[in-house]
Amino acid sequence: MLKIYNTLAREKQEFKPIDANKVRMYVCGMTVYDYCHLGHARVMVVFDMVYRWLKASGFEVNYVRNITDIDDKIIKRAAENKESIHALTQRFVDAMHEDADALGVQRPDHEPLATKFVPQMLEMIAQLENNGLAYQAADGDVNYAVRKFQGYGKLSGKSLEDLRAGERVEVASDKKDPLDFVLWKHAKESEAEEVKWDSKWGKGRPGWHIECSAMASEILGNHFDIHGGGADLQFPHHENEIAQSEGAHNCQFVNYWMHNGFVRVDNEKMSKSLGNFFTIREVLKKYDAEVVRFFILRAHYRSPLNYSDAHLDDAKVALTRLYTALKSSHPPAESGEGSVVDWNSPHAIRFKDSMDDDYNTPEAIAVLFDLANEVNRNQAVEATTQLRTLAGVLGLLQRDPQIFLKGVTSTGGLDEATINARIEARIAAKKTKNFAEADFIRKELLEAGIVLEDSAQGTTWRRT
RNA sequence: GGUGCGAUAGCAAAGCGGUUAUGCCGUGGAUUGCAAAUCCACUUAGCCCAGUUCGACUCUGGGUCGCACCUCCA
Repeated sequence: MLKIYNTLAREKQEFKPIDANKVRMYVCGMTVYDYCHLGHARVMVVFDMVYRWLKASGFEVNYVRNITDIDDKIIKRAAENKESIHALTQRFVDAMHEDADALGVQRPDHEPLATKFVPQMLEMIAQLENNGLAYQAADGDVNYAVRKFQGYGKLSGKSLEDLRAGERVEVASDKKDPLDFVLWKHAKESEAEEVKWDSKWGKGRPGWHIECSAMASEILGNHFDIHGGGADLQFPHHENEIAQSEGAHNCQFVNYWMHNGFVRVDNEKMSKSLGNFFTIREVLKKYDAEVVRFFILRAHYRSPLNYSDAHLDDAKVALTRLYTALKSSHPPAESGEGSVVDWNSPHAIRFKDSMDDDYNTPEAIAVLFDLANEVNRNQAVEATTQLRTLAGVLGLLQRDPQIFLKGVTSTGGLDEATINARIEARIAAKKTKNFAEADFIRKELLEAGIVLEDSAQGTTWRRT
């Protein structure tokens, strides 16, 4: 039985889908005006893991991850670049897909773009207005009247009074209450036609929060199972989504809210505003994508994850141990996902129990290491197959071990032909018992980052 | 100031009221022409102070420290 830590309840709860065997899940995705950083990588990988585990558990999953392609930062960046909004967002949507693909993230079932759902957003705003929860202010913006919604703050655990107390100085606005947030921003003279839509409240564009409410209900319905995102979205974004969706539809919006922890650098949140972020593509120049995925999954999704080269190096060595076990097994495990898992075996039971306990991937990965030990000890085919299939559930260990071991190089290095030639030379030296020469070659290659391993099957090599 | 989360060995990171987490690093041994890989054995824990208990890293209370949200942010 799967248990999920539900932010709404502040505890782990048994997961019961609304429709038996079907799960509807929505995750807040990227605002596409720049390259994704490691924080984005974590959301993508974490919810990809959730998606895979739900499917492996027998659920039919409908997974939606939105793309925000209209927003202040996008408008600003497009103006700076002197390019159209569309050209800018398309470029970064493509870049995001490249990064996600590299990290082994499966495509969600739907990736709705905000700009394609403006009519649905307007309809929802009208509904809120009918329900007395929205009003148009003097400046033309349509705002949500937060105090009119019962239960505002139930997700983030904030009371209206607490929010009041911590209020920051607000820029000039015609909101009736400082806590109100904007649903529809009136168009400004200076803005391009591209960011203006017609509406009964005049030309304008949607506020940030309304897109998720509108797209989620359009694709998944007014009430669905899981909604996820980074911990920083808990407030105000998700709180506002609840206010919008429940205020418009008069029914529960989401049953389980999941929030992943931050990626940190030197114990501080990695973020655009702090400027301490690393883009995914930057990191992938140095580290294998699977190492990055493994690094993310080796921590629990709700814990903070500290990024550093030392930690990535550690993850690389650990993952190498798993691949080494696969390589050395005879017969080698066949590659490719899709093998059926025997969920009755002891290791698989442990793996499943861990995953069912709020997606405890560190524990599940520990099972993988125990299996690797099993493989190394008695070359049991079942253990090898299990190692590969269970890891496959996490999107790991699906490559040919040789390719992983030969490819995990830091920078450049010798080409294969050269390495093979040196190996041949060393074998020849060994045949004539010229061990000095053989050792010289080994040392020479080691200095070039190549480790030679002699075994009954011959000499193999890998990069350090 | 308000709210929430966390504190585990040299590093990273889990479970668990009593019995080996796991990976890296380190030590000893096996194996190897020498190595690497692997195997076996082992060393390093639970912020502080009280309390509950036969027994607490695990529960309760207090303290200290760290982080996050309250403003765009995954």
